Amino acid sequence: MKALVIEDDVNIAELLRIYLEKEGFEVRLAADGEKGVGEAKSFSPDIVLLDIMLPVMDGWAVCKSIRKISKVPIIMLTAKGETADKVKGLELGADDYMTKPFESKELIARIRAVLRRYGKDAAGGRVLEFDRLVINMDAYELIVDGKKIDTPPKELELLFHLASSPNRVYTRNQLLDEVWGFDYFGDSRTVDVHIKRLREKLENVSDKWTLKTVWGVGYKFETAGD
Amino acid sequence: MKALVIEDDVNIAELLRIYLEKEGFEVRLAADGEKGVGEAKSFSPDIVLLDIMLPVMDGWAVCKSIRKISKVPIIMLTAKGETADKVKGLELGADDYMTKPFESKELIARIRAVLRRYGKDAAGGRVLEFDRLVINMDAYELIVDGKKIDTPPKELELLFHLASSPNRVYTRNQLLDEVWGFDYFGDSRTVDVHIKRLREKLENVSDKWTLKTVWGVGYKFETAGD
DNA sequence: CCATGCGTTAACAAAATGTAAAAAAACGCG
DNA sequence: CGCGTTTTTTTACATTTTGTTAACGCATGG
Repeated sequence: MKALVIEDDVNIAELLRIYLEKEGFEVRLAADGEKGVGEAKSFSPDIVLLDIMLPVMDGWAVCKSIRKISKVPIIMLTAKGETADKVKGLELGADDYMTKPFESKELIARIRAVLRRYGKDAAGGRVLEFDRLVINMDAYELIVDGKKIDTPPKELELLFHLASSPNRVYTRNQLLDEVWGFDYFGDSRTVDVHIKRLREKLENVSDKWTLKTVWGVGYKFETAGD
Repeated sequence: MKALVIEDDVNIAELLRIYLEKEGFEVRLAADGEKGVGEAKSFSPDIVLLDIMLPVMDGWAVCKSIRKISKVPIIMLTAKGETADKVKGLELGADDYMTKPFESKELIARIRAVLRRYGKDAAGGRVLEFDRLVINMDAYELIVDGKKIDTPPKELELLFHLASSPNRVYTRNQLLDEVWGFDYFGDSRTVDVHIKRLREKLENVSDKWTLKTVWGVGYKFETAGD
């Protein structure tokens, strides 16, 4: 799965590269619009991330040019507050729209969503199923016995993260970094509270899995069969 | 599996060496940035731990230099409170971030996580198996005949440590240093109590191994067949 | 048979977690 | 923009679990 990033700010471009490579993408960077269009031809990416503010040829023009030669999904990147541009971008053939500064999770989620619309999803890990339980991060839904359970986003993200690697222990700080974000600065007891609320929602659902405390270490999503 | 530590404070560097060697890493230390970059080339480590505050060339510069020549995973080490720097570090190509003072558990967990992302996880080392017994430090589980035995962390860590080097004798003070931590000051009889409780849990499980007292010296995890 | 080291137990202290409720922040809506 | 609502975070306290110490008696070795 290949991703092309068209972005003149090196720091942001490299940050995107890190996020994407962690997700298993092969990444190529282009620092201006012309190069970007060129790479769109020769590299034939599966997805394009395109900054609006570019030197020489702006994002809109690049978007138009790429659309002439390819149906590759395009996600536009823009500075905060320019909401009006959204419509313009979508008219020109962009598939989604993201505001800087963005979070890795958000970005990845959108990329997955766009790719799915194109039927190209990368071996999706966005939906997990366990006995009587479904965690669907595409719809942000928690489902028990086919019945939706109203769950706030953070709780769901935490559960999803733990359930992504069953039986593996995560420390509170790990969870804060990986679910809340690297730059989050807060009390690690916050995790406890979310765990408690998840347990309330999930108690007595199944004996094949459970949210377990590993005393002195952290939490894990424990499965029986494994 | 090789680890490079770039850190000017000798105490911290040596502490890291102990932690890492305990986990089976081959460790090399570099006291400043230049040497660090040099070692990154010649030693070709599997992971780099990099302090931000370094004399001559600071951590950011070192990170950048290493990134030019290698894709080796880098974990940045920093003093507490400098949260903003997290983003900077990640932009420059670091893979994770740790705040001093750190705990051995946390550090090891993060290293494992980063290596896992790179698909290089040292599978060996975290899970030990002996006749009818499994010690799994990823899940913090002690398993006898496929059945989990509830075990407090310290006990499990002690057992794991002893079983990591079967038939090797450890003195109580060694165990206190290596399991409890070099900065622990307490009665060495504490070890006895933990050993006793482990023996309770493990008695009559197998005749192929045993927790043996070496009179006047300490303890060892003795195996028969080996 | 004495001095020392070890096993064992129980009680205590310390640390980590569970829980509930309040405060703060984010969100949706008119 | 201000309001009420929901979500998230913090705080404080109760509870549980674990770690440590101290005491006593047995085992070991000289």
